[in-house]
Amino acid sequence: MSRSLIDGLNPPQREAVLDDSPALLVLAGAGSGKTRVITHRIAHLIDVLHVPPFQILALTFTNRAASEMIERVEKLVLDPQASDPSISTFHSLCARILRKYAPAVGLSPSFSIYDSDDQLSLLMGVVHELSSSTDYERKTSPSLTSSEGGNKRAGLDRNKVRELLGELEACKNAGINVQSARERARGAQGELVAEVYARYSEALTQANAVDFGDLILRTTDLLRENPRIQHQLRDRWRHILVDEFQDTNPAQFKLLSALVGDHTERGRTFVVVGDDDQSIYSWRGADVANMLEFQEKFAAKLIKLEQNYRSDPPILDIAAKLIARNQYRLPKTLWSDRGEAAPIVAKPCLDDRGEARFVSREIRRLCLDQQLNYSDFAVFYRTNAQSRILEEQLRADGVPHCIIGSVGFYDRAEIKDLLAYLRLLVNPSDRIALLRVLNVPTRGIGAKTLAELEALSRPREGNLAQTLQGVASGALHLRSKRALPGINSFVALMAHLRDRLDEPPSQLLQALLDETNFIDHLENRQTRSKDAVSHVAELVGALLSFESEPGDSSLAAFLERVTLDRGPAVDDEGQQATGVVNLMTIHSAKGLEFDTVFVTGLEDELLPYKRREEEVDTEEERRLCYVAFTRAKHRLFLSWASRRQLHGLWHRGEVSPFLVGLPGIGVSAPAPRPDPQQHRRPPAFAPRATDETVEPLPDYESETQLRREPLAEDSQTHFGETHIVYDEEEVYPTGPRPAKRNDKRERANKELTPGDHVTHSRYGVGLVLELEDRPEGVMATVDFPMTGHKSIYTRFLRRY
DNA sequence: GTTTGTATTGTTTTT
DNA sequence: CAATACAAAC
Repeated sequence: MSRSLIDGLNPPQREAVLDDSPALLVLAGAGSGKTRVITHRIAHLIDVLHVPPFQILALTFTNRAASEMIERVEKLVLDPQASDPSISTFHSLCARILRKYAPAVGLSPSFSIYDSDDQLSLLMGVVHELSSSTDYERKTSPSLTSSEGGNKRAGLDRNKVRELLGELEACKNAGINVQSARERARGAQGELVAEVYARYSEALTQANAVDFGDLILRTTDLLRENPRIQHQLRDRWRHILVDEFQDTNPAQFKLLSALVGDHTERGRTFVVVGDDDQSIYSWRGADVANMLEFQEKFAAKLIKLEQNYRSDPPILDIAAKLIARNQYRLPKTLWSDRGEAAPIVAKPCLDDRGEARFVSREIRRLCLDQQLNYSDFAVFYRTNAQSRILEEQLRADGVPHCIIGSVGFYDRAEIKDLLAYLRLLVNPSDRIALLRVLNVPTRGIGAKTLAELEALSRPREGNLAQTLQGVASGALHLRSKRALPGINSFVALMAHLRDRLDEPPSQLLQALLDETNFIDHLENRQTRSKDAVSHVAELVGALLSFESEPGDSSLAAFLERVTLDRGPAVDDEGQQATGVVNLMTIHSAKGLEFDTVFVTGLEDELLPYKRREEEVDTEEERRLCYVAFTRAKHRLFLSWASRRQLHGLWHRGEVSPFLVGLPGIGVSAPAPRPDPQQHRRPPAFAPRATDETVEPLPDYESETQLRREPLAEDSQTHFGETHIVYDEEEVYPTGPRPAKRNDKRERANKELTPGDHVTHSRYGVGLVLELEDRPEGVMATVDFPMTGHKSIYTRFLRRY
């Protein structure tokens, strides 16, 4: 039994699985079987050492990594009876602990978790209050309100508050709670930050809410301040494993320390696995020093995994050459004994659209030639904004794909409104949620009324909900009666819905929609997109599918999932489809691997990302690039564009310095250029990303010298000749700018008929079989070659 | 108090 | 090109 578990492992891997020292640091290079070691170790603990699974705790950073680990452990463990070990992210674990022991930290178990938007709203309120209270006015005013620009109202500058929030976050990442912030506050600014921090935390508690940082921080405090609870938890988790340890920040390190205690007791183990070369979260306070500190603090044994099993030699080679340029590394050498391999492709493109077309084309070509599945491909980019054009192209070409971690759905206003309602139902103290929905749909409760309500709540510890109730019951009075009906109906609505809290969440949402006439409200507002109604339908669908999942299907659980795991957003048809190309940022690619990888946007100032006059952390950016390269097993495509539209503006792009001089791709340093020019829009006569952009398909190997730029293919589009056109309007009188919006709408509304070919973002190209009118839209039955028959609203389809 | 139109302004990366 | 913020009209 134990034989089969360790048979396929190399000696250091085996050692890492079997080792029983109290503390172990596994320094694991990319693709060296890191996850394998963790999962096998868990299985070994359970199957061979007969450790009860509930005594095992494995921590990861992303939900994606957690669920993958769960899956792999389930496959490995022999005993089907074995209950599940705890495998989760730091944040979910803390949420779980805090819910259980909420009263000990002054919360109720139904606390809300605030995302960064909620944080900002809350902090705005806090700062506002702080600066209007006389004793702080002098101190806060100069630093918190914008002094320049008399056109701004003399209020708070959003950016200043955002900056401040950043400082609070930094504290939280460093594991500094309010108390220690106060103690270490230096200077006027420091004291101000500490003061704001304190008030912000109070406001959070009053709203019965925590933010992401609090999840870690307050759990740590809980353990420190309650020895009984600490012992309880220490007794429970006797074997702790941490993945991607290089990305822990001091707060998380402190939490782990509190959870582990001193390691004198026999039969306990603490294993962390990490790779300093893949540390890409320093902006979130992650510190590679943690790895060294771990070794020191827990007198940990060190095992190195240096054999790479993932990537073909050229890929490993180029990655190694790249990362070797970093100065700050722990010594290690990755090697591989793999044989044959495809060459790496380096592709300069004219513009971002051309790049997208290149990616899409190559994927389609490889699918045919190499018999690859769509899910063998991944496309990476540095910033989320880059995904759009890739998405468009893939969609247009009928390549089924999926954007991982795309923001989208839960960020839409109408969805946020509804979620705020649901949150408020679960947690009546949730001030931010209350403020968000109080006047949605409009109930005649405007700024004036709100101000008065706030004033009324001051003597009641600022509890707005209570004040509302008071006004509704007649105990409190407003100067004007105008808002009264609105307040009454709101209070009644909430009371009624709370009575139904034990019903399935989807029914509750439905009731909410009915009683607020929410759909009418959406339809009456022209400013909202026409899709708003369908988004609401999607939310209902998401709740329904959540209810059908095993496990806790309470509303509270749903809300927690939505904030803590924005990952696989609800898609049009509910289920996560397989067999699709994955698009994602490099950050979210960490820990994953793919047969074929496209790393796009390899441009100076985009991959070593530079913004404004801020300094670039070149080493971290290079690690990011390293992570991207090392995800690839067999094929690696590197591409960059000479011209890219970033936010309505065109930017020149030069190849990333990271690529210069790497073996096998022949990228030499580009000639120095005059100052980069920005243009309002592309030269009018430049073929805007027509097929000529990448056509004819070049043989890539010969296309590698940058000097012979792709721009030369079409001298008209050469920047040197066109940048004189600064203002298109003057040269080309304002013609009727084709109403793009109408175009789009028209296309969307264009009637489909059975027999038409359509594309769907997830399922690719399919044949329309029949159409049916439904209240929410036209439902089509489509035959997809990969997936089979599907019923899909036509708004999710595009004519092919 | 609410809606509508326009001006400005900005964009790393994630739990 | 957004999304959002603010000013002016309803």
